[in-house]
Amino acid sequence: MSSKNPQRYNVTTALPYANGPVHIGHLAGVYVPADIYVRYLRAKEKDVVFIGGSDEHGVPITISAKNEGKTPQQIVDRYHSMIKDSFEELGISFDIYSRTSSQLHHKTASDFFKKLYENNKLIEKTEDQYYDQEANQFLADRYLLGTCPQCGYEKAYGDQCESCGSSLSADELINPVSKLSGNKPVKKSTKHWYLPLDQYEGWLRKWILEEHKTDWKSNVYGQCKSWLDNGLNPRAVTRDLSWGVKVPLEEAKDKVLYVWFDAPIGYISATRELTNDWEKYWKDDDTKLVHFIGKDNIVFHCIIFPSMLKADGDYILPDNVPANEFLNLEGDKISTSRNWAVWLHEYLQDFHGKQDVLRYVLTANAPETKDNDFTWKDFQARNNNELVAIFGNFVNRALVLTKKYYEQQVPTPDTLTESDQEILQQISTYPQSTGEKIERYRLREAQQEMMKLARLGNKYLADNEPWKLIKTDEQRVKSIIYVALQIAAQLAYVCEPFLPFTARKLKDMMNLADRNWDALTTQKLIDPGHKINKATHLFNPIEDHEIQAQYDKLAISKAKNEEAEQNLEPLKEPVTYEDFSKLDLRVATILEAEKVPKTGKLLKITLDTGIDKRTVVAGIAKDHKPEDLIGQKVTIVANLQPRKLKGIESQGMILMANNPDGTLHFVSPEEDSKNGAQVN
RNA sequence: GGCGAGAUAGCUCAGUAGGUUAGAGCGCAGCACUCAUAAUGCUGAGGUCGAGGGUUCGAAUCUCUCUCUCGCUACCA
Repeated sequence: MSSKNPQRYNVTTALPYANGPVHIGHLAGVYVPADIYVRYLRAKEKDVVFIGGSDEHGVPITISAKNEGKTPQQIVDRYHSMIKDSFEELGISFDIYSRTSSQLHHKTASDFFKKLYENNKLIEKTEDQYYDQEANQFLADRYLLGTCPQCGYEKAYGDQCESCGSSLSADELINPVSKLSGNKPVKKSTKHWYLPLDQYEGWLRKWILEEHKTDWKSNVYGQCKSWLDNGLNPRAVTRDLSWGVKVPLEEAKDKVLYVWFDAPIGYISATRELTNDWEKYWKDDDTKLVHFIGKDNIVFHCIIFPSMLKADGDYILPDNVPANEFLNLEGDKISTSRNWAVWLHEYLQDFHGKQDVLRYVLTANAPETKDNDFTWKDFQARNNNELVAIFGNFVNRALVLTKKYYEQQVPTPDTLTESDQEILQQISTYPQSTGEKIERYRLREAQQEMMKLARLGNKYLADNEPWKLIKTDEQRVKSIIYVALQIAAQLAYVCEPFLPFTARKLKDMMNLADRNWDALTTQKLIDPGHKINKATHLFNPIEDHEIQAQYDKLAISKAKNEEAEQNLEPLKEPVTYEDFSKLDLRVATILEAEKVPKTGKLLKITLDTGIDKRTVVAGIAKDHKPEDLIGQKVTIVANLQPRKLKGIESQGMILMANNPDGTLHFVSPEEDSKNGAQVN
């Protein structure tokens, strides 16, 4: 139901999680594209609100707080202001950048819940759940260990026994123990509310799979289809936690809304904070709602949030969700924990005044259809070869010539030649051709279109050679400079969504007033006699040493990561010698190895232990090929209770060193150690 | 293993109602020019369109199988 010409727009951006700063991956996928889109709409004088904010709830923030000995509020305060400031400095032109810890958000989210509750849109389930009195919290199934009632295995999880494969409920476990504290948990009854997503399946299928088959991106559509085909289940909207939006029910004082439920409501709260007229942006059919997000958020914005809005009944649904893929950095996945990222706040310090360069590079290389790679070398090349050499250079040429020949005044053209008129005609089409691409969310192409205009300018000057004609035909030169200045003026307007700082500078240099995008189709953007200001360079070359400094920075991260690998996992509790001596560790040699069918990582391995030949199943196929393993000496736990995996009985466990990068390596005895030798 | 997305020039990417010599930008080579931050313009080289079958008069484009990358998920750790 894409209305071609809506009255107004509501553009939201994924709320960054306030547990760390923002990096180029976030920018390329979400904020820069959204900002381009919004600036374009504003240039067309459309009624638009551009919404952002920090997502400040959820368990990871409470963990960070605990680790640093601070309150969750202190953590989110720090990152919220950091994120907000750096967005502003980059020119991400939010109408409001709010936060989910605000009072208004708490009220909005809890009202939202309440309405669903009162209209019986939620399912209630009361269950006795295990509660850890020391850790002071309810225990999810996976945080419970106990004895399996089926096979007697002592370390079955609350939801499943990994030994015999039978699925369990936490209640069936014999002698359950909390994985958090090791204590015996107590039973406590707790009630939770669920959004019955399964009830929305038919409606979602029609809405997405039929009505948005052609206008949504294929990655978005495919993800949704996958989820819908797998079937949807009711999803709990409340949790037994303290950090978050309190559930507005007398009987649920100690519960909060699950973060996935409260976060998207943050869009609504932020709009509400922005304007008393907020409802027309959320409840009027003539509003076009667009969510800019990364691909990790597709299911929330295409399935869950729309179901929430539908459940409420008063809200409009997103017209499009142009989710982007991911951006890599120098060939490796961006990672906050490994500090493998270009942080926005650091970029702004290192490359002061070069906001537009980053915006340009991230747009040129935006992961619109597949994951892309950001490299500093590419960053430098695009700045030097495109922004400086093509864009900046053309503008400089046109303005310098104007200064040289006409004392900074736009000359009155002589009779315009046919080719002049053709050029003027051409430049008048750029706003529309660029705009069409923006409206289809093809921002990479749109930006290229803008650059074509600069190329056109360079070519026009080269073809007409005013520096030669000035000696022989002064009248003709007036026309040429006049036309060149029209191109430069158009460039100033058309580049605004992509390069707002540059647009400002260029407009100031040329003394241009702001203009409606749709009025740019005129062939005269700047009048004869119009005085322009002194030209300064719009862009400057980036030197090799500046790029090298960034590579050095990354190298430090890499080195630190390797160092950190030494002490990643904290030491476990001390054990007695008796505890240790219960283990029977032995040397063994791999005789045979083959993949277990229908699994990703499992290998069935036959071992010579000196005492016997036995079979173990090991989850190491990701790092080791079966054929390479024959003859490999290994250390095994020989007296581990056998357990069945995929129908094969595994009689022991091969010891593997688990590197922080997730790769597994054999703990291999020296070659001359004998099979069956005890390890102690 | 299941599901989804992707694999096109050295690099980053376009390219579907299947149709003559597969495109752009950057990089590279040569030429021209000097107003401009040695910038610009022109010309050119460079591709078995991931591999292999199939449908078709004809496939980058439709279909099947396979390989690799990314994500979700399962199993595993």
